[in-house]
Amino acid sequence: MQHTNRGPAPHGHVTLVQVAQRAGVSAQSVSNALNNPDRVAPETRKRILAAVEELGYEPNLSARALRNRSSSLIAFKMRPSRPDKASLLMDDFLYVLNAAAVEAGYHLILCHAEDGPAGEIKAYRDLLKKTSIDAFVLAETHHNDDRVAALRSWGVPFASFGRSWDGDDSLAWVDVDGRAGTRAATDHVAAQGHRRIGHIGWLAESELGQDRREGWLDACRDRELETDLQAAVVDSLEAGRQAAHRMLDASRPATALVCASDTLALGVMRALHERGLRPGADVAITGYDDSPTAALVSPGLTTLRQPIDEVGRQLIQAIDNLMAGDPREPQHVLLEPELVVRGSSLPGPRTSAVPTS
Amino acid sequence: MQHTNRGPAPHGHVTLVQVAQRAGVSAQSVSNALNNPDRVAPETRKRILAAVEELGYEPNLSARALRNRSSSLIAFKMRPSRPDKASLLMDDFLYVLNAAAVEAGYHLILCHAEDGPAGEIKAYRDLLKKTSIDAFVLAETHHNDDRVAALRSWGVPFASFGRSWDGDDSLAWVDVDGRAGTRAATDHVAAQGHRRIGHIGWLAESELGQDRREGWLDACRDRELETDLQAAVVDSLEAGRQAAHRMLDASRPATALVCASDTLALGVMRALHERGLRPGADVAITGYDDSPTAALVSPGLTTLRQPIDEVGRQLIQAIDNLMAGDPREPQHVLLEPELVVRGSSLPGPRTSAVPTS
DNA sequence: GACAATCTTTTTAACGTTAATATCCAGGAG
DNA sequence: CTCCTGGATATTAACGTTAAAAAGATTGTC
Repeated sequence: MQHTNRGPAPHGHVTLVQVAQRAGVSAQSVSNALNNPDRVAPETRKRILAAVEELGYEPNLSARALRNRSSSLIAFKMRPSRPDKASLLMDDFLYVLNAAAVEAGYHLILCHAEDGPAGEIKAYRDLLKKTSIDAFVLAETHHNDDRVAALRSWGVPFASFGRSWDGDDSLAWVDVDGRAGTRAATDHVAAQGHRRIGHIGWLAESELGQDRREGWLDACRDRELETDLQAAVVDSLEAGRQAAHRMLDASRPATALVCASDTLALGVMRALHERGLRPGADVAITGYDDSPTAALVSPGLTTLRQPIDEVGRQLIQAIDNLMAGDPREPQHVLLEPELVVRGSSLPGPRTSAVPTS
Repeated sequence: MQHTNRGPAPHGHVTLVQVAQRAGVSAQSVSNALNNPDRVAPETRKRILAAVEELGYEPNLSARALRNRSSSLIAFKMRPSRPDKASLLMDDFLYVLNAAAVEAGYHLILCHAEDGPAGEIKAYRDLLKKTSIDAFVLAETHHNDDRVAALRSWGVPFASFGRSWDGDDSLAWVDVDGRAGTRAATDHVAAQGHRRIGHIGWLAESELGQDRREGWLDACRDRELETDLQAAVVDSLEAGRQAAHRMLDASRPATALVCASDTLALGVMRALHERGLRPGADVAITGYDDSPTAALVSPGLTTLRQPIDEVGRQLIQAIDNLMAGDPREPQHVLLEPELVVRGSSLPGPRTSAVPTS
């Protein structure tokens, strides 16, 4: 057997041709052995796979992308983290999304855009022009989302973290059930005996905020509790603080405050502190998102944890299905958040002497 | 003028050939007009650029990557966020790194690896085999870092967020001066009149922790203050809490505690709370990293903010220089953190009645 | 006016892969 | 023995780009 292979590899890269030579077949057969196993004889396939293994061959994605117009890249646009946002959610999300993507044979590529939907769409377009992107992951989709319309018009597969909120069944999405979460939080404080339960949520424009508010309404209605104590404010500590003061100044004041975010809940805690009231013992508080701060404050903040790793996995799964041309309608996955109970919602003794984390 | 161009584009993609037809030149001339402007006549170049503009041509990165073995991709590996880590640093870092990369004509691709240096190196190798990666960005490099050795042995350009700590001048790095930061924090509390200033830092293995500790030592030596109050612990709230108790139980107790992280500082705040002492008024506290929690607690936590956007820009800059084959030695950039003064280090009146954010 | 030197543009070939097509070969039917 | 069928493998061409080489145009020199 003559060794016709001159030099192992030009650039440290093993190519199909080299594997083919090694296995004594054509390059196409190697390609088939890997991508269409049933097109090569079992015996040959075995020989080819051995050669692949031996030489450590990995298909070149650039060549494949050029030939197939499919790059195994999934694009995602990060948004700048606002300084007041306490949530680590994005960081975690990106990590698990990437992990799931790699698991499924993709890679995550970040895209960057000027702020605003127009800038984002332009960034997507530019990226698509420059290189083939297999799919996009959107976050925080809203009613009548221009990005959805754009991607759809281009025929690019995509899945969204967040519902479209317009009942569009043709959109693949994964979301966390904010309504169920807030309901669970409300149920929890009601179970502690609270009857005057207020809700501090976001402005009416926010579909997400509206959804969370519904959960509180559900729970209150179930128990025939009054729902007069509600506030719709921006998501800031100061707004939470002020709203809390209002609800505690009411003629029949709140004894529990269910909030749409940890940031708001921390504002409530500050308001209690200013009044010499104890979170938990005097007024129950719940937040939303399980930000790192929630575990660090004293007493710990009861909050809802989003199953962010499952969100990531499901999004990639949904994209994978779309790419496979699965004829079934796109996936819709609604996940339940988990109630994390800490001292802020429990009557018990002053918890601050015990570390909550 | 006959319109020989049949159909605008097969896949919505405009190619060199189409631009060439439009401008009445060869494909190579278009390529040259874009990449080697001085190789085409000014007049021709103008015509070509007009055609490029008109058709909205963007070079196909896959084809370019295949041909040039250079993908304009920069890879970065995220690490999973540990639950107790309060810092948003990575999130912000990734954002600005990507922004800077896009600005410079690159794209960021994430890579995923099993935990541990071996897994990370394997992930880098796999990625390099599969697709051409122009460069890598490392984070948290340490003494004798295997990843540095590996990337160097493969001849791949890379830059590191963090020094190598072994005086290796051939490594391109960007870092934040922890020593200067801690020194500034110590100077700050000394300026408030404190003389018994303790330091709660990380275990001796941590080069980063050691560096920060040095800053405290520097400032104390300058003022001939004692340096007996020091702790080297793991980075957790509980460890900070216990260390604080020890330093407050000392025969001559600390009146100020400079910490190597916000997490530790929050532990200190809890310890003070347990003793009925007020942060700022009774004992000054400083943290490190300006985590979101620092602004949310009451009183606000004095801390050091890393100029993370500058870090991102400089890293891309350094990589760009490496890629350009700049013969000068690799860049080393040491940036100063910014002291963010909040209530926890100021004697003033009880600040909790005033929102600190 | 011939020849070189220089500038400009085109042609050729290749990067590594894979769909489409062509070729080969064995076994079965007529 | 020929023809067909179908499975296995090989060949061709193309994805879009660019380096290298070739060809063409222009200018200057003696």
